[in-house]
Amino acid sequence: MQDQNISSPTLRRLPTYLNYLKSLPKDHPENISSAVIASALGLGEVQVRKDLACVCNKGKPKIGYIIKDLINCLEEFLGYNSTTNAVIVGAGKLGKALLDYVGFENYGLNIVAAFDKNPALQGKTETGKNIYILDKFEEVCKRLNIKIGIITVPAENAQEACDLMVKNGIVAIWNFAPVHLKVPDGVIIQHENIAASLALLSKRLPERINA
Amino acid sequence: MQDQNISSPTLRRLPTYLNYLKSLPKDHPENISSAVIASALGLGEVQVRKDLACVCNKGKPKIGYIIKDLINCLEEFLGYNSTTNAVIVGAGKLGKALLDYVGFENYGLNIVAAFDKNPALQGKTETGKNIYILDKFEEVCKRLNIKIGIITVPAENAQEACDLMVKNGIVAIWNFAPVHLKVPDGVIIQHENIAASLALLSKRLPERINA
DNA sequence: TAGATTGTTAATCGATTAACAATC
DNA sequence: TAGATTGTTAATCGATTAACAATC
Repeated sequence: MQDQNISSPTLRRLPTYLNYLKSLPKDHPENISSAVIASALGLGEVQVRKDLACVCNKGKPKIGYIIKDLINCLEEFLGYNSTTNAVIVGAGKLGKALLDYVGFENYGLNIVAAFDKNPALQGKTETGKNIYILDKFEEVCKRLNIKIGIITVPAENAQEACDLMVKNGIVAIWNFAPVHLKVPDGVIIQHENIAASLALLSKRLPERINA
Repeated sequence: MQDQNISSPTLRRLPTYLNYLKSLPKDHPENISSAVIASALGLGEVQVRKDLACVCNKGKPKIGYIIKDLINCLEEFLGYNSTTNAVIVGAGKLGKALLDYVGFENYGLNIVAAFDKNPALQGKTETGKNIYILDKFEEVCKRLNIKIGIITVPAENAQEACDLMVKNGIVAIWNFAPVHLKVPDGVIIQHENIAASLALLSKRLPERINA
């Protein structure tokens, strides 16, 4: 267990387990079996056991897993207990929405500020976060030792934003622009592809439904 | 070709090809090879050919593919040329952001309105879209024959919203709430899992980076 | 024709599922 | 002990990659 190389499908399911376990009523018995988790989430029970084995203490035959322990180790593993700073480049609608979204704190992500080329966007958001002009990017990143960047600029400016991030020591980029970004080895990109999700949704429709 | 059962990974890549092809400069030759596409997007060239073969006319040896044709058939296949109506349940920040996001029109999705339990949210958004009280849900869905629903309510209300959608004939649900939804056979769910993306991003980091 | 580039067939790789022995 | 539930080993399934014949 604690295998360094957990597969992407497993990694994607871990937050789902955590959400489910946290949603259980308080009067639920303190233990739970893989079969119950599996059926609630529409997964296979062996899959649940294998996924949990990557991250958590062993379950016990006949008893299953202690819910409290599972929650703890999932949160620990996913880094929800500690906080990582991040910055946004692109303070349009999406950028601002992410900047002001308080839910990220539960996921261990603290977005400290956003940056935009457009000086008119400078100022503070509803929740008091700063929007700076892009010129300040280097200074803020260096000062706060930022390692995670979020790109919410239009597609045509995304590579440019990405290069700026890489130049300033950012090693993980969450890209909301619909383009493939080129980065040097060692920098990782997570592409948030809303068009792809939509494609998946509408193509899996029983028949095409057009208005 | 035109295989009815295109795999999810392929389906997810199709919008990427389309974006890339559309981003090519106007003075680009009218044809392009799978090798060029592959290297631009960081994919294998056989993969590109196989993906395109699912959807498009054949390429020609020595010449490759005609860009204009590829764009046309990808748009056609992905349904970007026709429009499907959808509704949102949950008019909080995320719901409103999606409702006002004009980019969906390029993807063939027309969000006609949002609904919320809270009567105080009734009215029109910046872009003139309607937010109705949830009581109006049935009437609007029936009248416009809505088949796609988007859920942006808090986790604890998501199943309820989902049930309401199913009851009113919605057959495809795009779920932004972090819960697994139970639906009858024939209804499809596309789960937009932001926590999962974040998990993937931070776990793939070379070392854990905490501030 | 010769060469580039395609589509296809076979091999590999990785994830899921099934079977089952271990154990509380 | 008997039974429930686990972790593990082997089998299956599906996607990617490699090899290669087809063809403009």
